[in-house]
Amino acid sequence: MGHAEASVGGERSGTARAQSGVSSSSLRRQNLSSILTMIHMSGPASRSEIGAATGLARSSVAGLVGELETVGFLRQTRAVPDGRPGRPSPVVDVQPESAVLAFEVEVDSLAVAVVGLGGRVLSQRRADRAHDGGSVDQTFRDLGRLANECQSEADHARILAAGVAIAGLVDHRSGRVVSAPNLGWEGLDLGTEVGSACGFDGHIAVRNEGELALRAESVRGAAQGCRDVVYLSAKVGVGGGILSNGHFIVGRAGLGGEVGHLPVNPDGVRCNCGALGCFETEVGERTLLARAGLDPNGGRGETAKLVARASDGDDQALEAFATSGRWLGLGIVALAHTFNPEKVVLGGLYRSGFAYVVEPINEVLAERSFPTLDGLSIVPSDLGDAAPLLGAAELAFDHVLADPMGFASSD
Amino acid sequence: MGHAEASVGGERSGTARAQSGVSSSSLRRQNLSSILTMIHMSGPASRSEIGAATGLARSSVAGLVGELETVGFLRQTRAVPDGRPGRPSPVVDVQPESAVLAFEVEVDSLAVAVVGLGGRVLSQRRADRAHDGGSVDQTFRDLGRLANECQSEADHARILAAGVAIAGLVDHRSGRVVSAPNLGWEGLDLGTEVGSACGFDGHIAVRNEGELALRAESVRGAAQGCRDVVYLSAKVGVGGGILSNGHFIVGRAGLGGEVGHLPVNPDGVRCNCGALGCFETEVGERTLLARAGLDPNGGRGETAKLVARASDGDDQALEAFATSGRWLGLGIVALAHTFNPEKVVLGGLYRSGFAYVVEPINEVLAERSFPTLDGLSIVPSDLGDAAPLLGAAELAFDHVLADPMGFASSD
DNA sequence: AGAGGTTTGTAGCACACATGAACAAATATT
DNA sequence: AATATTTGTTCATGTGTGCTACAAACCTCT
Repeated sequence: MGHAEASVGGERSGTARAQSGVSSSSLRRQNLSSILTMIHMSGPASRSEIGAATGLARSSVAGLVGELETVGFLRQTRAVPDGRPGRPSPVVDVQPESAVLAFEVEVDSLAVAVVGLGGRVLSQRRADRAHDGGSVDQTFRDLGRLANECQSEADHARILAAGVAIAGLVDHRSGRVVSAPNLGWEGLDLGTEVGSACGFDGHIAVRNEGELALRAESVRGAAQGCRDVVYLSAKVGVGGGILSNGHFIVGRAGLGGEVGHLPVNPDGVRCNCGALGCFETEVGERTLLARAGLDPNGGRGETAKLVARASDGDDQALEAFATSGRWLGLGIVALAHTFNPEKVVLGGLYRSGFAYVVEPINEVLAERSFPTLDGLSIVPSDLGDAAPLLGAAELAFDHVLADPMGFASSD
Repeated sequence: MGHAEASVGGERSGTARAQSGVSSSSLRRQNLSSILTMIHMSGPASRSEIGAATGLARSSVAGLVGELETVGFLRQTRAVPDGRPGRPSPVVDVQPESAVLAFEVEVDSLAVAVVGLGGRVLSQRRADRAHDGGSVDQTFRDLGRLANECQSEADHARILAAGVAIAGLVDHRSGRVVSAPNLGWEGLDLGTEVGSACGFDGHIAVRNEGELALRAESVRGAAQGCRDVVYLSAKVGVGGGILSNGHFIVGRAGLGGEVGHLPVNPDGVRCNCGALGCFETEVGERTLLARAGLDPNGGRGETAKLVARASDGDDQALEAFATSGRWLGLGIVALAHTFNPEKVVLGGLYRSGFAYVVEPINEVLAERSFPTLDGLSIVPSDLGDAAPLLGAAELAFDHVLADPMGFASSD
């Protein structure tokens, strides 16, 4: 529950004070937010359940739900007897027509989706992206086209906000891409560009795909209900996201959770970041393929082959996974000591190869008996490749959920 | 500046729902908390400044400040003309008689202080602790005695809450010491023990000294006003604390920020945690002394000698610091990639030797040009050895500041 | 020295919101 | 069919903040 971060904390910076004083209106905003967030995250609930969960009085819940229904976020279905005594309570559910636009910019693909409240995907499109990337303009034209197709398919949806996942570093205070080496982008105002590409003029939030994949996993995936989670995903690069006590680690310039360049092996290979033995060089796709005797730059085809070989019991493939698993374990140890998480979720390459890395990882953990590692479980990603896109949707929803009436329709 | 964390988030766990609904009374609690927190953190302010900072109306501020004055937290001094036009606003300041008890349990010393609102130290006592530790009972007898002396000296103080800093791992949900190897403690219910030792039956919070030192630095020290800070302190062990977006990293069981056992050197020395090349073994006191050709177990005397030699330009001492500095830099890189902090504050050994490690650290950072490292500044601790004790006081104040009326006096 | 402008404190009223009690409605149980 | 239980609805109530006058205290300009 509850990582609808207070928008105040994240947005303001510098001189402007916190404006920490609250008045009656923010009280109602908070209660509307609580109820809508609860239904969005946990699914339909009866009005009495809402009351129990929030601690609000019956009459208050009625008023709040009624308002959220009027503006198109919730709907109430007729009460159905459930076998228990007492008058049945109407069931409250989302109106999935209230939706957001989600974008994903990967190295080799682009994706757009319209996602309704409650997390239902109303429409979705994915397109390949040329490996050389093509021009930046071409990318935005493609995104705009995909967005139009998605909106046509989900033509009854009302778009409230938008979120963008990108394989690169984002200063999310400004929405600017600080650096996306694998895309060849730098200093791009991605939010604005995406907005004009698809003709959406509402709020567009931009984040790193690692954080967004974790967002998705923590709302509807492998880390559901967890407040302390580390997410690691290896493709060409190694990305990640961190949820600590229900808050996403963002950092001063929004560059937190960049675990790809953790130094794990001072004697390792030189990374293009200038250092030796980065996490990325030890456990990334290229190194893994090279260890298995496959083409390091082979991309999806080669990784599929690698997984197939491991599944067939090929020793070299299994050993390659095991070696990566041990380095992965070392990185996990570092992260576990700093965050003391409940779970580590593995995505990308190590989701497909989860069976072949989980034991080496657990061996590394077992070698070190330290309280921060107690009860730590390593699990594979639940949502897989869909995670960043779904996370972008959840990011967009965060703004809506934090202040529903700010996005209310007039009808 | 707002790391009076909402007590709700930290305390509840498991099945009990968030009770996210809020009512008028919590509204007032929040506003009282905002004002008191502001004065406690930032010092005296005029009533109109309070209004500007919180966004509350003049009449609301008057009522809130009046209530906080009645119950003994604030006081208003007569308005003084300041040269600007308009009626002068009364200056609001804390009543330092409202105070907390702060405890510190170090390997070689014990300390107690009475600290008033606003951070004024009203009384303070420190005593050596036998290196073998003596019996646990003896430690608590000593703490009780020091506490009594402190309370006698500050006899007009009204103790509201207490905080304990300990050189060990604490599950702060329960207040239990999970493991304090350097003290030889395990599974001790420290909060309860300290309470009965000094006859205080209010709320006693217990945390690791690293987090608490950072708390102090972030409120009144080298990291004042920063929302993203990493604190590293090396003594015998290496401890630390992390503040990310204004929230202290605590982890699932409260064991977050345990940076001492970050793996930095797979070819390093074996650590008593079972691993090779922990941060602690590479940059801790013993290794540093050994590198300088001094007695690794010499304690304070030897470290003082080391600093003196470095100050005299002794090559071996300087080289020892430089080597540690490079490993320190590597650890800082790891932490900076994950947190993207604004500052890294160095305490303990590397505060005294700051001048001799800062350059090697910055060289390591410079070798890696990565956006997460941009603008990162390495600074020495401001509060030094006093930090953990002052941080324990701030921890205790957190509870008071979050709900002032819950600690109100009747007079 | 006095008038006018500016900022702030104070008091009273208005407004927004959540609450709780009382009653009605819908279901299960006996 | 009667009773118990749970919930929706309505309305009066209480709490808390905001706003508008008006008074007080200060500065500046003439």
